[in-house]
Amino acid sequence: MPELPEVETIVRSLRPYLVGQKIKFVRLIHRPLLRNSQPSELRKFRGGRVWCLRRRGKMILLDIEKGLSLLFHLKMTGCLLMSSQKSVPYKHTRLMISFEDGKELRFVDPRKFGFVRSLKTEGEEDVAELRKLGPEPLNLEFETFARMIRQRRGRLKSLLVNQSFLAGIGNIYADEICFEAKLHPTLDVSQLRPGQVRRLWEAIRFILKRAIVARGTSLRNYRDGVGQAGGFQHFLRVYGREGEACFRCRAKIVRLRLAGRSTHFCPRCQRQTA
DNA sequence: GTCGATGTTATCAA
DNA sequence: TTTGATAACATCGA
Repeated sequence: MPELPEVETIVRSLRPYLVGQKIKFVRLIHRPLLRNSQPSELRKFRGGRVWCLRRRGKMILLDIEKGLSLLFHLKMTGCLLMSSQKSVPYKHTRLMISFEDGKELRFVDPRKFGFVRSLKTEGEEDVAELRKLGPEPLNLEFETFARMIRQRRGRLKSLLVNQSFLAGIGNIYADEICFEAKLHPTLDVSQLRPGQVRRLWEAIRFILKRAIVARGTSLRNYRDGVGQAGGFQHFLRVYGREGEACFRCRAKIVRLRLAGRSTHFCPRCQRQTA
């Protein structure tokens, strides 16, 4: 579910509620959520004051003043929701963090793919999930991007969703970025001309920024930190539009399966050999 | 009831 | 290095 724009929206919507709040306790409801880390780690967060909430790729970091952090990955269906301690938790609630003001942050994840782990704030580089992430696509100079892509080969879309290349792009936005750049998703990136690399870099920024402004894409489960749906589903130009007319040229949008993922593109605007 | 699909990604084999 | 298949799991819609 949540890619960079959704995770960014979640973080922004939660920040006003969380920063400065003091944690009363952390309740783990679904042990496997922690994967290999120990439930006892969570006790250290008791009494901690939230210093900062931030995003890295599709992950969320909650730092407390003691120098500890919680790392959340929402995977397909995870949600982080601000609630009242008095409200009845949703069915698939896996973890709850209660605060002194009576509020509670709840991790809800029907499919159980998501995870939470604790770490030392300064030890981010020791955490494999964070260490292997590529740069943030919105903080990336064109020259750096061009250099990175020159060292790669393989299909354009596969590279876009590769988190060690760029952090945060997933299936929906990869399709939208390829359409915006007028590039076929299966193009070999080593064959891209300089002008195409430029267009790609611009499309990445354009799509991600617009999606953040629209507060993410809500197709099914996705909600921000206060339960509000996003609006970018109204701006999707290829994703989920198989058989419908391309907004640019009226050709029918095609769907194919790339590495197990649905991939949508316009066969006329996005030529194999641009 | 069954089947196939879903926004993620680790892992394995080729 | 890259790719495709598979698995983790629950839900929804045809």
